Amino acid sequence: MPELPEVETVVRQLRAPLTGRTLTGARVLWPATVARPSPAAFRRGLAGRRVTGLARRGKYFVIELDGGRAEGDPPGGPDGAGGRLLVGHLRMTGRMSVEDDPQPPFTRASFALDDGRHLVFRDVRKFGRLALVRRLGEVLPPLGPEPLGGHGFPGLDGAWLHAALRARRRRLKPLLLDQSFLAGLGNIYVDESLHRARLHPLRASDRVGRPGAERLATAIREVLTEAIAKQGSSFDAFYRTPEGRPGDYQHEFRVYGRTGQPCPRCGAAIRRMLVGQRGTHYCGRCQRAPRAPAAP
DNA sequence: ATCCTATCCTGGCTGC
DNA sequence: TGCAGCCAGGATAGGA
Repeated sequence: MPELPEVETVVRQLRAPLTGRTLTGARVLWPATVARPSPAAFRRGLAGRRVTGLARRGKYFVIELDGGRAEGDPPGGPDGAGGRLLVGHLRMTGRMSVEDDPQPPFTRASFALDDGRHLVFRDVRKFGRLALVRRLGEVLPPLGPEPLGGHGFPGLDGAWLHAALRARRRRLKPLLLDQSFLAGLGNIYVDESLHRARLHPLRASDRVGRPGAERLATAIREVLTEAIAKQGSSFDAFYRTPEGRPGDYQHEFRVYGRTGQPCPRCGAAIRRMLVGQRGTHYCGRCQRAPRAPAAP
């Protein structure tokens, strides 16, 4: 599913075809896709805007638009400043790409560009969301730091992580999935990071020592960096890069989706269990179980 | 404070 | 072979 590396790949690959382009029109085919404002205001607010840049915060992508007038706006834009942000979340099956076809299968929203092509948002399961806002804070929930830095954050480091883990008392797996704790990790990269750090998914966060926190911080940075270099992970029919290719990081998985296969580190069979309703993959030998599993 | 469940969706898989 | 039923999975809301 699209997590930080997949969204980063989308942002990087959309920069070239989108930057400098003007949105000449917008279509919304599944109204629930537009989180805010209303679908009508969304369409109106985007028409005539030029893309000035793209960014990512956690699993959200951000398309930055200039203050070009939209129909009905006073000169300089609706607020005088005119800055606008098209913010989106791909959730599980969302895809964002520039296409010649304005409406490929499963298109939920489509934006005409001034070069005759179309920025297309596709989403089989309809969980993805788009929003048009002036400031990120209008639509983003509270998000933890960026593991690889950016948005004013340094990269994740062991000292900070150790303190943050001790300030909570939660099982590591759900805590690392919590976007308000750390932004960008999803089910795949949490499992991969915990395995690299040799930490059990049920370990209580406040019982991770400084060495464990250091290993975890390093593991998270490495896993995300390597996954970005491979353009993300594709293990089903869903995630594709904007260029239409599957990612390559699924070939590097050490535990995710490898139930029953040997752990690359110790050879023991990889196990799968449910933690907080999430499929969780781990090595029972080199990720030692906590003495008394945290919480009921 | 933390956990658990339901909800939103639908393609794909499982089992009969 | 056909089909009903189940499941995954990010985020969130509401209840325990």
